[in-house]
Amino acid sequence: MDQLLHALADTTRRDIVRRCLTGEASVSRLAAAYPMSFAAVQKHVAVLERAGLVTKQRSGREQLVRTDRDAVRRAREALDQLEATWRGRVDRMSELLTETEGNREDERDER
Amino acid sequence: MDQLLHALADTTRRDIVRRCLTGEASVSRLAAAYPMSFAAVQKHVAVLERAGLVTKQRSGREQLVRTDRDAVRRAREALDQLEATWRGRVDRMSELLTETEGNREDERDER
DNA sequence: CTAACGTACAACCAAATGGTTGTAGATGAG
DNA sequence: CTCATCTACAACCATTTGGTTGTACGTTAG
Repeated sequence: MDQLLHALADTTRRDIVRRCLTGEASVSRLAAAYPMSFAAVQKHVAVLERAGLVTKQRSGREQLVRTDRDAVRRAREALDQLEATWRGRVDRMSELLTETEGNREDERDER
Repeated sequence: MDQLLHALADTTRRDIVRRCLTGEASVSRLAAAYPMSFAAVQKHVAVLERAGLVTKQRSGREQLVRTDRDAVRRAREALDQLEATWRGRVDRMSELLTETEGNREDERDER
């Protein structure tokens, strides 16, 4: 979750995700589109890859970057759930929540 | 947007947001709930505050932290729109998108 | 008033980020 | 084969991050 949100917290990376949704692009083609070095774009792609948002697939000497639509969906669902937690539906889920995300052992201090 | 996502890309901070949705808590009370120093929690709150997710309100000698539910809603909407952009609805919005988020002057290189 | 509490902020530190350049390995074109 | 292209990766650098401790200040309790 941390990784996912961090990956999305960068304009260039969000733009790469958007670009690679409609037709994959090679890393060098991507790099040409941004005012930074090839290596820098390579790193951004690596961050997205680690977060599971894109995949790379070799094709000849090019490496095609493709956004994983399922990952995008999963990302959205995760965010939805986060927001659901935050809005009214905290009710009895607090307990569940405690086990998943906020598993601080000193939860008793809450109120 | 960068700021918002970055603020959310940390377990402790998300937990603070969650905690401060149901009844505000003083910074020191929050600090007591995490295995880190008071100052560290203070910094996390500052990050959330800069991102507009929480507000602080002095009450006596305590500073009460309260999650801004509107901000949370706006955050969600922003994420929804991001996802909407990513999913099918890119159609004719590409142009609009270009002006807002992906305003790279070399957009012509895209295809 | 004095002591304790809650907060703010500066200084410092290690590690991570986001960028650079340079070098080297595959692969395709001619 | 040779050369240009695409990629990978290491080394380096400045800045930010996430944490620490220490100090100072305002406020409330006794």
